[in-house]
Amino acid sequence: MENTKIKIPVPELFNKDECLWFLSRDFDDCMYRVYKDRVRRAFGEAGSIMVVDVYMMPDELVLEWLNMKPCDQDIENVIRFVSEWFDLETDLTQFYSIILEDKRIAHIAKEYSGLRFIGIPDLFEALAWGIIGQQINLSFAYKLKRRLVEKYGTFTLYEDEKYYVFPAAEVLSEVKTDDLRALQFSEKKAEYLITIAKAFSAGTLSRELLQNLPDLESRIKYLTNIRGIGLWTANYALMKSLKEPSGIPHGDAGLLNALINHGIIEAKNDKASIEEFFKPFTGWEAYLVFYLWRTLARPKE
DNA sequence: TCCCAGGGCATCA
DNA sequence: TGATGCCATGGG
Repeated sequence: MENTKIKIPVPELFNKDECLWFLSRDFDDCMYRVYKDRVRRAFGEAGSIMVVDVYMMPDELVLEWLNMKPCDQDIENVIRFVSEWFDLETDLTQFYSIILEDKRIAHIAKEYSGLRFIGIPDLFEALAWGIIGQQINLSFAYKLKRRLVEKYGTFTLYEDEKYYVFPAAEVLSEVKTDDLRALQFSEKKAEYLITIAKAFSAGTLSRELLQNLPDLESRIKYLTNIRGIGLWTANYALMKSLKEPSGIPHGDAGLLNALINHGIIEAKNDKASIEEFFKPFTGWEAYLVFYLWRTLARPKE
């Protein structure tokens, strides 16, 4: 029996190599595996986990279901997920023209042309990842995430490899802080993570709930009222998951370093210069941050 | 050893 | 509102 394959068109400014490179950059992400021209990961939830290859072609993506034959709903769900994951709906033309107006960063429009904003479509995962990543170096953060996913996530086996889906909020809401301390989470980080798991599980926090709020400011306010979610985490999750275009993770260590590297600020507390720098990028702030993060990575080989 | 890392919170003025 | 100290642990 032939595997199911579905083609998805990509936008005009789409650079498959940049996107694949970002996925496989310096870190070991446990949610997918990257190969030369494709990325393989699990979709769905416990009980019906699909393993799908996403082939990155210059002018289209090809989805191939490896372990099962999907129904129409499965196909629709994966297409939507992939579209959000690689931000396939945004026209980047205006973004690049604004970048070119600022000589300090003009190079990023050319060097990374066609790099899409790589998202985290699942809001719970985005918030959990934000909390995990607070104030620790990224390689350690990825280790913590792997321990969490391998202990509490669900997997399916394909060709002797495990493909995990992120732990459900219902599962993590039952976990105790000592369980996470054993994975080397700090006491507070464990407490924050369990708190948001309980909020999702109880329905007091959800994607729909945030989307029904009128604007970015009210979404940030809603999120930062939750213990463990500050300004940085709220903005990070909103930009990575809800594709909030104007999200800026204020105070982000990497962002500040990128701004220093580009001569935009000299001191990390120079809020006025940062605000001035972002001014022309209304509606593109999140993309700009994402591209500035890109400048921090080691050069491509 | 020291400083930093994709922060957040409590405390204090 | 803003500054300061603390938490917690790996990496350079």
